[in-house]
Amino acid sequence: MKVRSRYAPSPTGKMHVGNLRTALYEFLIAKHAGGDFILRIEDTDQGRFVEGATDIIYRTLAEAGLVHDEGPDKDKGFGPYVQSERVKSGLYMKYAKQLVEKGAAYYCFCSKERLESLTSTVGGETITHYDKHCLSLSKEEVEAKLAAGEPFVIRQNIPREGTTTFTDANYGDITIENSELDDQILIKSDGFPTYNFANVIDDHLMEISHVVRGNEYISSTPKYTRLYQAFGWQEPTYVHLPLITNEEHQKLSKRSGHSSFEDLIEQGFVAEAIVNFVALLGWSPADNREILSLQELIDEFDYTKISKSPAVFDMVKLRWMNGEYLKAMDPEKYYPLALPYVEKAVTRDCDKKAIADLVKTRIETLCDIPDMIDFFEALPDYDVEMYTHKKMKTNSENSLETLRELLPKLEALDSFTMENLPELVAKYVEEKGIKNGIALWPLRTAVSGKQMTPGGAYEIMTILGKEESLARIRKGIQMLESSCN
RNA sequence: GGCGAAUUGGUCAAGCGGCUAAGACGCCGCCCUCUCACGGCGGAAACAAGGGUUCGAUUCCCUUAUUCGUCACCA
Repeated sequence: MKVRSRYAPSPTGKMHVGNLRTALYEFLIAKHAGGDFILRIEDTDQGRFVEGATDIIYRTLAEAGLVHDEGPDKDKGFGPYVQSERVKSGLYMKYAKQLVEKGAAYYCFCSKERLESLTSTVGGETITHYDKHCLSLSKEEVEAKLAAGEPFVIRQNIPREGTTTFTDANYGDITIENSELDDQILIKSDGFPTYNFANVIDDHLMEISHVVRGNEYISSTPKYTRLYQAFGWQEPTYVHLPLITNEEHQKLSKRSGHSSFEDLIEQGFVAEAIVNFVALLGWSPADNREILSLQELIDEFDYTKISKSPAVFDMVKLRWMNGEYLKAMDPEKYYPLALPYVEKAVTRDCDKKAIADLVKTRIETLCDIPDMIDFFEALPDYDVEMYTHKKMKTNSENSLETLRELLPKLEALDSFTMENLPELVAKYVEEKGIKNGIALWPLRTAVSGKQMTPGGAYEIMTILGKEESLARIRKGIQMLESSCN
């Protein structure tokens, strides 16, 4: 049987990282087995539909590299792939009625008020357990109510006795008492199927072999099992995933700031790193590698090796991983990503690519760039004390001496390059018999006005150009002169 | 509250009856070095608790604790 997995999101907003991982695992299961990855839009809740949310799903999947083989935009004969469109054909209602025929489901005409009288409060939560009131309606009574146009729902008929067992590829067999299961609604009063029902029907009709979903569905899975059994259909392989939490071991919320793929991109992370990181939240390859491309993930992925316990989404480690991706990235790919951030801080005419290069091994996210390079734009106000560095063995006096002696030599250069600058300074250092740091520390300080900079004096001066560099050095000499007197 | 699941260093995570209990992030130290970073080397740091089973339990069973999930005309 061909492996067919599906990602079935509800278009309600940005793509949560938990959903991203679900989609990724679905994708990996399919691709690892040479199967198909299907995208299905589950928009059965008209009230929660968010305009544009479907576009976000398409865009996110594309950016993450999770290319679907079938979906609303690629019908391979199992369409439509949007549930609201499927509703129109009366398909869900047809299957619901089949269940009614079999006695596995029944019409319910209970009013909201009656339902509310059935609720009880336990541990601060209000819970409802339907009492099968309408199950006792005779066929004639049902027909009469239907004919009278009374609003109705169709509920699943679950016996009060016995147990139901399903098998999860990850958690093994899970058995639940039928009495714990509510007679859930299959068809809502607006004629739409509930998620739980539409899911079963569509997975079967689309011949889905593997269903990956969050842990929170485990308790309702026995209801699915009963549905499959009532229809006489074969159940797919279930793969339930442990929760992803924040540092406080709480569910990731929008407030965490990093709950969605989009948020992370905005925070300067690259798609590949996010995918890589998310893949490792709950799974690890046999050889324990940590940096894996999408193709390597496909090759290595084994859904039977998924962790059962929740994982904390560790931003610190994501930052590290993102840094690894940035460092290893091809220049052609890196520049378009980095340049906009360089230009946020530096508008003057200079080699922006050289600045991007400087910063490449020093950043963890693209957003780190601007703060690191602002001194290229304008020399910041700095303290003369900065020239004094005990490890470099520099102080105001010898710094002033260095700058004064180097200035005319630098002025004599036609232009500054990564060749002539080191050559000139090396010669000077040798003649004076001093250590590199004695000359380079004051130079770098004068030219940057900063304690720490990406790159050294040569790189900075080359980018700044002769004129600006000399102006900054003269400024430094001035500052040192007035402090020495 | 019922039901279900989980529990290896701060975090991710190997382990699947016998190991000095991997590795990674982070942290600390050293080296490299014109600063910062990169890179290299080293260090501190863990099997929730109690009972069994067994010659032997991190690994199997039970109990307890803790955490999480779930009990909708939401997915």
